[in-house]
Amino acid sequence: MLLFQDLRKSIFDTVNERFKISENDVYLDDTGHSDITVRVFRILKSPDGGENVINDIITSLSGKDYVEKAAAEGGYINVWIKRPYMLHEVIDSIERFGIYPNVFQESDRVSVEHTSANPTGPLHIGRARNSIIGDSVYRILSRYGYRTVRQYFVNDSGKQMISLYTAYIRYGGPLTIDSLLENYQKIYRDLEKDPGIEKEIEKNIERYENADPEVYGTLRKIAGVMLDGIASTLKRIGIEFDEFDWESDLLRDGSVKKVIGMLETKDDDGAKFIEIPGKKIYLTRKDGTTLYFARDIAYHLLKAENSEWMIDVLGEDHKDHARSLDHVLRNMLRIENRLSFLYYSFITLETGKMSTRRGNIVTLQDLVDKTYEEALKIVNEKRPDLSDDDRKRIAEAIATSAVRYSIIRVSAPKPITFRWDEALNFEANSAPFIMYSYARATSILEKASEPVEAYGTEMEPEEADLVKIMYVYPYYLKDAANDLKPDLIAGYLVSLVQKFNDFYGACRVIGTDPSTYARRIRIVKAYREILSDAGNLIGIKMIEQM
RNA sequence: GGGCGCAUGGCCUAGCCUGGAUAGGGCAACAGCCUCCUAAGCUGUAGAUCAGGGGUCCAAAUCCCCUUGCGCCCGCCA
Repeated sequence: MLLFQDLRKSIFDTVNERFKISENDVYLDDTGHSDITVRVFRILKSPDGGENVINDIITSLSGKDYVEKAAAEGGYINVWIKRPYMLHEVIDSIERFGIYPNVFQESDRVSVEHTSANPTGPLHIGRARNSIIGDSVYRILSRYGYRTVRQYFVNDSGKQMISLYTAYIRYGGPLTIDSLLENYQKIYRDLEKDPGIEKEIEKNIERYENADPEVYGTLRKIAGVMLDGIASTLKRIGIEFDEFDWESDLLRDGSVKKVIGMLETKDDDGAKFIEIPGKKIYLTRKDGTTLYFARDIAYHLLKAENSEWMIDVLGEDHKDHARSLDHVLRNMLRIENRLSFLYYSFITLETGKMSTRRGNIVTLQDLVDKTYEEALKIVNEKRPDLSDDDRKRIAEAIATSAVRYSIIRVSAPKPITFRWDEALNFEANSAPFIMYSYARATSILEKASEPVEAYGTEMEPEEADLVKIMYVYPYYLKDAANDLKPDLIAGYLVSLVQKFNDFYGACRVIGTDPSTYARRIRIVKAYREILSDAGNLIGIKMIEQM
C-alpha cells in the first residue's frame, strides 16, 4: 500500500536523481493545479534553461504506474495521480481491514496531561478548552499508533484548595458543589476586610502538609465532590481519564521532598529556592511548606518513568512556568524524555474575562445544556416522525459534538471570544453540518442492496474529487499528530464533507447501471468509514439519522 | 520596563514553522434550487490596502527589523 506520503517520497526520489531539490519542493497541491506539485524554479535557472532535465523528469514520472500525467507549467511540474489507483487503495484497505489508513505504528508511550484544573468549582468553558484540546490530541495520537495515557493532575494541595477548605470550615453548609462554591467566593470577598483569614489559611496549609488527618480527610472529600462534578461534565462530552494523580500523594510519599533534595537549593530566610538563568524559583515557603513548582517537578519525574513522550496542555498563563520546568528537568535533572507543551489562549466573554472566584463564568455544563435545548428544538421541528427518545438521543449527540467542534476548530494560540449565537450555529462549519452528511450517507446504504458486479473506474469529476480527499486523509492525520494540531482535523472534515455534498448533489447512487452502482456504493461506504474515523478524533459522534 | 502570543472582507476563520501559480472556508447580505438517495444541503452575486512602515529575495500573508493595538506572564499563588 502506498500512502500519499509515500507517493511524495517516490516523486521526490525520482526528481532528486536528476536534480538535487529540497523535500519541501514536493508538496500536496491545494490550488487545483495538480495533485502533487514539484517546484522547479531552481532547475530553470541552470545555464541551459534546464529544459532537458525537466523533460527527463517528466518522462520518468509519466512511467510510474500511479501517475496519470506529469506536465511542466511555469516553474512547476504538476503531477496527477490516477483516481482509480486512489480509489483502489482506499476501498481495499476498508474492505480488508475495516479502516483507512491501517499502517501507522509507533511504539512510544505518550502521556497526555490535560485539564488538571483546581477542583475548586465547576469547569468553565475557558478551562474546557484545555480538556477538549487535550482529549483530541489524545485521540489523534492513539489513532496514529502511540500507546497513550490520559492524566489529570489533581491539585489538592495548593492555597486555592486550602482556601476552599477553610471556607467550608468557617461557613459550614452541605458538602455540595453549589454550597462549596458559594463559600469559596465568599471567603475571597471577606479576605479583603479581614486579614485574619489569611493567617487561618496559612495555618491550614501547614497542618495539611504535616498530614493532619482531619484537614487531609475533609479536604480530600471536598476535592472529591468538586472533581466528580468536573469529571461527569467532561464525560458527557466524551472526555475521560486513565489516571487521576493527586498532588497530595506526592507530598505524602516523600517524592516532593526528594526532588527538593536532588536540586541545589539556596536559602532565603528559610525559604528554599533554585536559580535558573534570569530567574529565582522558590520551592518552599519560609515555614517549610512546599510550592507548586516543586510538586510539578515531582509529578513530571513520575510521568517520565512511564512515558517516552510527555505532553502538557496548558493555558498561555503557564508559559513561563513551563519553560522553567523544562529547563530544570532537562538541565538540572537530566531528564531526556521528549516533553511538549501545548499552549492555548483564553476564552473570554463579551463582557470580559471569566473568574470562578468572582462568579462570572459560563460553565461547560451551562453550554452543553443550552446547546442541547437548542438542538432538541430543531430536531423536534425537523423529525416529528421519530420517537421522543430518538429525538433526545439525537439532540444529545449534536450538543456534545457541537460544543467540542466550536472550540476545537480554532487553532490553540488564537483567543476566542465566546458568543452564544456562534456556539449555537448548526450550519456549515459546525458539527451538525458534518453529522448530517453521515446521516445522508447512511440513508443511501440503508436503501441499497449489495452490489454484485465489479466496479467501473470511469468517474464523474465529483466522484474523483471525493476519492482524492478520502485518499489524502493519512496526510492530515500525520500532520495533526506530529504538530499536535487537532484543528487540522476539523478543517479536513469540512473539506471532506463539502466534497461529499458535491458528490451527493451530482451523482445518484441508487438506480444507476450495475458497474457505476458498485463503485458508488463502495465510495459511500468508504466515506462513512473515513468520516466517522476522522470525526472521532475530535469527538464528533456520528449518528445514523438526524 | 522586560518576556511570550495574537492582528487576514461587516463578523468568525484557514494558510505563516518549511517564501512561489487566481489568499481557501464559513456567518451575515442579495438572487435562485425540494414530482429525484434527509434543503442542518446545494448553486450564483457582492465583499480583502493579509494592522502600518521598512528590509531581504527573481518571488513575501509567509522570513528579518521597527511601530501600533489587544491578550497573557514577570508571587515565598497555581
